[in-house]
Order: sequence, then C-alpha cells, then structure tokens
Amino acid sequence: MPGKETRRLIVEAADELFYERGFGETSFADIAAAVKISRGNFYYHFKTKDEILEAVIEKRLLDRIAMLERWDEIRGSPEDRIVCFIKIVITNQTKIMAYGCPVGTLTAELAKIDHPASSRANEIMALFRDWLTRQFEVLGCKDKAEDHALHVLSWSQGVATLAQAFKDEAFVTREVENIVAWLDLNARLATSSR
Amino acid sequence: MPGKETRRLIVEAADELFYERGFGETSFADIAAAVKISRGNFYYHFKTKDEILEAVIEKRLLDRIAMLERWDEIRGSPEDRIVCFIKIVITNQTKIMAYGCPVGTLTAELAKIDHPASSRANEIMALFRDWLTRQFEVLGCKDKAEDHALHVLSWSQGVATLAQAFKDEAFVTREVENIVAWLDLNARLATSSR
DNA sequence: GTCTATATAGTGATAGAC
DNA sequence: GTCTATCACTATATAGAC
Repeated sequence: MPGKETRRLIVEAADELFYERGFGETSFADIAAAVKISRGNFYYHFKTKDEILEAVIEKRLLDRIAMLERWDEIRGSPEDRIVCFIKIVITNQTKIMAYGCPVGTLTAELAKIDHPASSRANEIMALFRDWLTRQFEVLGCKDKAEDHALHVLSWSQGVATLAQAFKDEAFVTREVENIVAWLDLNARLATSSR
Repeated sequence: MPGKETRRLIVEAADELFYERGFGETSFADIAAAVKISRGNFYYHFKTKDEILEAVIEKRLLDRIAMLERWDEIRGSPEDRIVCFIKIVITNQTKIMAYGCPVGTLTAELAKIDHPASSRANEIMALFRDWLTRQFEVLGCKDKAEDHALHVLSWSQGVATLAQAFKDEAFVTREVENIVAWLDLNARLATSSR
C-alpha cells in the first residue's frame, strides 16, 4: 500500500529534522518540503504536530530496541556489549558534534516545555538504562548494576554535550579510553569476587 | 536613569524565560508580559530577538565570572574550589530537574539551529573549562589539567541531563560522591608526585 | 520612554476539488 | 491519496501618537 509508504517517508524526514533542528523549530512546511508533498496532504497522514512527534518517538524506540537486540545476539561478553554502547559517541561523532545526542537533546527539549510526550521520549533513555543494567548484572555487579548503568548513560550524555560545544575529537577519544578503563576495572572486580 | 532599569528588568526576565522555556519557545510577548510593559516599548530597548539573546548571554557570562571570582577569593585549596563547582548540581537540583543546566541547554539549542550567537554562548562553557583548568594546574596536575577540567565539565553536563530525564535525587548524590572521590585521588597523586 | 495600532510573514489546521 | 485554497492565530517588527 502506497499510503503507508508516504507515512513512513514523513516519519523518516521528521525524525531527521527533529534531530537536526529540534522539534519546536521544525514546521510542517519543512517536513512536507523534505518529503516533497503538499502541506494539505500532510494532514491526511497526521492530524496534529503531536501526532507526528509520537510517531517519531515510536520509530526511535523501535530503532534502538533493534540495535540493542543486534548487540545482544553478538557472541561476546556483557563487557563487549557495554563497549559497543560507549563507542556510539565515536561512531556518530560527526553528527553528535553538529546536533548533539538525538536522545538527550529531545528529552531535554520536551522536558523544558513540559510537553505531553516528554515521558514517552524518556522511555528511550530508560531503555538504555535498563539494557545497561542487565549487562552489568550479567557481568556480576549485582547491587551496583543500575548505578553503573546510570553512570555510563550520564557519561555518554556529558560527552555528547561537550563534543557539540567544543568539537574536540581528542576529548571524545580520551573520554572513551577513560570510561573503558573504568569498565575493565569494574569487570575484573566483579569477576574476581564471584 | 529609569531607562536602564527597564532594560535590566527585560534582560532579567528574558534570562529566566530562556532558561525555563528555551530561546526558540520564548516570544517577545512572553517577555513583555513578564516585565509588564507593552510589546511596542520592548522594541525601544531591543531591536531584534538576537539582540536580547546577546544581552542575556552577556549577563550570564558576567554572573558566572562573578561567581568564580567569589570562589577564588575563598581561602582554601583548589580542590575545595572544584568541589564548589561539582556541588552546583546539588545546590540547583530542583531547577536542574525541571529545566536542565542553563549553560548546557542553551549551547545545545543554539548549536542545533546554527545560531550566530552560538559561539558566544559557548564562551560560558569555555569560561568554566578554563577556570577548572587553572584549579587543576594549581593542584599540580600539570599536563593533565585541561583533560581533568573537561572531564569534570562533561560529568556535570551528563548529570544535569539525566537528572532532568529521571528526576532521581539519589543518582545525583551518588554521582557527586563518586566524582569527589575521583578528585581526591587525583589531588593526592598530584601532591605526592611534587 | 511608553503606549496603541498596524504591517508582514509564518504557523498549525481545515475544506473541498480532483 | 494528493492537491489548492483558505482559515485563524501568533510571531517579529515598524510607525507614529502621547
């Protein structure tokens, strides 16, 4: 069905534009122009701006779930998988330097204006937290698993914010080395105490 | 002169509103309403929205410079002063949970839309970086002073982002304890190697 | 210095032809 | 399912009276 295809294209374009410009600074006209459809047609697929935001958040959630499942399927230790997460800041460095972290900047923007979809956006952040917690649990960090998860997540947000502000590649590399060393230390501590 | 007073009130109100709602989501009408003046009068003091943004950034810079100078004047070690910086996330916890870090969220918003004042806003971030670098230098962390400065700054941004997303007070407290322990360790290493 | 009135452009959203 | 035309509203910004 070609109708669903247009809808998919709209969500895809909105996803990019919300990331690159922010939700508030992106207009229906911007999205319609990107998909090359009229503004009128736009409203056949989405009645309100909040509706398209909800669709974008849903897409982002599903994308991240798929990514984490791929990492789970990779043979390897939970430590390897946490390193996968850490290295996102290097993999996506160029985009992060330009637009920040897609998850962090959206949750911050929606929380600021107290938008109804704010809690929905937070689910993406919570998804990462819970996935990281599980990895640290498997690693053997029983009672500290969630603390460590939040620490790594918080670290990634801080690095993304400063990468965007200073565009300093060496800083990102150095911080990745530091946090991987921290992870190694905790992994060894957890293994030895078993 | 009462003219300067109105201008000051406008900048003060804009500063708050830009923090609480973001720059893009704050209109002249919002600011005028907060100061209780007409929109027309507003334009006597500021010709464009960028002009008031520049004034707000200038005010924020001066406010932070004054804060750091107060800390510098406090008798105590550079370690004590870095702890002052670290504890901002506790001092301003309530506001951070609602609106994030005023410095981090503004730099992120302006960088995203590639606003002309983006680099000006980054100066506030750079001010903290340079001040922290100086503290670490005095502490004796010669070649690692700036690395450590960026690490602490990045840490604060990460904590602010997650505090806003999860509103988890225990997380903030725990992270402060961790980074203070990290600072203590580095301070002792630097002192012993002198 | 402050006001009211207004110009102009853009926003989200709707109606109806094809 | 896609379009054009249009609505009501809000935004930044200006002109001119007081």
